[in-house]
Amino acid sequence: MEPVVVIDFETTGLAPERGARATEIAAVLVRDGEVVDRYQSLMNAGVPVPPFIEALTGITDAMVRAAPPAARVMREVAAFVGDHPLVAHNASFDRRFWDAELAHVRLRRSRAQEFACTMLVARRVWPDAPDHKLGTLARFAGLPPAGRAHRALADAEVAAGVLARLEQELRRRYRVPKVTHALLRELQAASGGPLETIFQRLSGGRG
DNA sequence: TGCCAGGCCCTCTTTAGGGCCTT
Repeated sequence: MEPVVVIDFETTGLAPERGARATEIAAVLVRDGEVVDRYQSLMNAGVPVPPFIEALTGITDAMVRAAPPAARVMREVAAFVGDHPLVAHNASFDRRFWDAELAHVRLRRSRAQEFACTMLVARRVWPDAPDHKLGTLARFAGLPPAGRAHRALADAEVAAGVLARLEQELRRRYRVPKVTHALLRELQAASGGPLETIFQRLSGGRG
């Protein structure tokens, strides 16, 4: 696959539309299935961290208050990402926070690249996994234990590992010569049915 | 410990409802 960036947000809630803000972001650059560069930072958006979130993530209000301003962090991570295609686990969540936090920064440049979603692809490739939570998929794929779950860098690295396993599985099982970011997006957007059928419909010689 | 929203998926569906997944 071409180089892609896997990102993960920790936030104060689920919905930026209801005022939730990011507390931490990590981005890992993946090349040939390996993480070759990393960006990670807590970020201070000036909102309190709810107790439930402190318990879930271990990110405290004090940690966020001591963190760099969200605007600075978003500028830095946007520069790190550049024009690389983006990947996240349950990408609809991270995509909404990515766009919302960049809107707060008022960066002139709008997001040019699309997100691919490891959760949606995993549902197609591993329909029989116990569930499709990130941690479950990591164990299902035989990935080594990572750092603390629900911290941005650990989760981004795990998602990068799941992405690599998905790529291996697509190549092995369906003899896909080249798994691209665009192919992942086609897979996650294709209507249901067996993956073999989806490939036949998509391919015309690709697989 | 969980609610919020949104997108996807499945089914006892499509004139709908509910589960999953993210924090």
